[in-house]
Amino acid sequence: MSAADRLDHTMLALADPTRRAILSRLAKGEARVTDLAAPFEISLNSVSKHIRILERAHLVTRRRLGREHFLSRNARALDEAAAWIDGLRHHWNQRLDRLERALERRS
Amino acid sequence: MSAADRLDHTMLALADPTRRAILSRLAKGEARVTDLAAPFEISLNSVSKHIRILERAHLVTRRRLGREHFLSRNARALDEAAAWIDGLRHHWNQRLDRLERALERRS
DNA sequence: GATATATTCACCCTAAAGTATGAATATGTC
DNA sequence: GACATATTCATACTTTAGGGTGAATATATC
Repeated sequence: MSAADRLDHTMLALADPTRRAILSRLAKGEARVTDLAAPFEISLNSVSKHIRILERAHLVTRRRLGREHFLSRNARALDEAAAWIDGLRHHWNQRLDRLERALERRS
Repeated sequence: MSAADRLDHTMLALADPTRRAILSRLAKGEARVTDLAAPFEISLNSVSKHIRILERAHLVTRRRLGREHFLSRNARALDEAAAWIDGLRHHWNQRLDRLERALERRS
């Protein structure tokens, strides 16, 4: 899978408030599907689907212990997304810097 | 519109390679819809819709001059997205730091 | 074995994304 | 006015997201 495909999945995974809340919750450490679902009014099934989207983006990883599935955070994909956005921000700013320097030379 | 809604729109807008390419292109400065569409094989109409999604996310702004529409980048939304991701990354890392310190105290 | 718990699988539905085509609108040029 | 250019509007189609319900699977407990 290409870097572009990975970014597609990561950004899409981040484009939902339930999934962002799940990621925040995982800062506290591993949690079961039921634990992650508790704060929300949606069905366990829906949460399970959100988790699958987070897994596809490699934002979380799963560890099975008996009948319980423990989810934990995975920093790699988040780092990639942050790197892409920061790269674009710097790209945009560099252009602005060049414009400013050009304007200074004319004045 | 809430901050969560804005993040939804921004992240979704960033979850497509065509739109990310358009944003990169805009680092070079303003461009018309036709200019932005040139590198892609999809129809002008499709590009127009992608631009609308970027506008909804406030990632680009539009300036009309006669029959031409000039699009330019808008840093604010990108800054918000970067801030959210960095906030989560630090949140995750702080937790890891605390775990490490706790392990050190036990050893 | 019987029952309860944790999670997913298999569908179904609705809304939206993503693409396309052709018409409409607005503006520029001759 | 006639014609070309730039962009959007209207519509249609396919795919996917996001939610639901109920059945199935796997595991734990009695």
